[in-house]
Amino acid sequence: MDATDSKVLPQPDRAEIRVDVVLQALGEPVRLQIVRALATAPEGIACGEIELPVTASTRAHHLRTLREAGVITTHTEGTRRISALRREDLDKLYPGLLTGVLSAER
Amino acid sequence: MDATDSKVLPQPDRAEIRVDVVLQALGEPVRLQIVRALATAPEGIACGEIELPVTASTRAHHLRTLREAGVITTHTEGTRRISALRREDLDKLYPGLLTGVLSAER
DNA sequence: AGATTAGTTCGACCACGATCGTACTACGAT
DNA sequence: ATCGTAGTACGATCGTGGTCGAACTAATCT
Repeated sequence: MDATDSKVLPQPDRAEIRVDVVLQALGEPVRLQIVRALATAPEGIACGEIELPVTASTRAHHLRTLREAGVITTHTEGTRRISALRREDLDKLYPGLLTGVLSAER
Repeated sequence: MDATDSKVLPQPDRAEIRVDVVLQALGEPVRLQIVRALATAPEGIACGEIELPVTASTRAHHLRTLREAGVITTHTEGTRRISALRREDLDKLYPGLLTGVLSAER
């Protein structure tokens, strides 16, 4: 295969992102844990690398939810799927939100 | 009755507020609408004054959820219950979060 | 006291979503 | 080609929560 073979999974573009959907996506402990993990890796990491207290299928469900909400972006890289926070989009739409959430200790 | 007769309904104090609970509370359209309304009235307003597409009992349910999450504070004033955003607490805990949410157009 | 008004509480209903196991797809390596 | 690995899709289960109506509480007013 071509070395540039990398597809971005379907996601809403910035104008389609809705704040209540984003908040609902973030308001789930497992998903918040994922977001926190992604925040430490600006370039994104493979889904499986994040240790989570759920099975692989549940993890896939949460990643899909985050992606469809516009919180993360995911692209393929071989068999791996690399996810990353859509920091720029979120900061433009809701300046301060992500910072506030990530600064939380509890 | 005494003019100073005013009770604050039970609510978590700042240290007890949890970010996932706050996010989940905000991630519901009706509650977000309430929060937006309260944001325009720093001194608080009576629950019934906010026009909402739900019945009184559902409104009471949402106000309780917001209060127990630590998003709003409510005190009695005669038969009325005045609610207000806990702006200071939220800004201290999650600086930027409220600003980001309220700046959202959609 | 009785009536009115503001709001809550309770119980029921129903939809949504978090979870899991299993089956499946896609890519890479042997 | 076959096997292993990364991850998704589907179907089922089950708990949570948004909704309502009806009954209730508490304060105000006449």
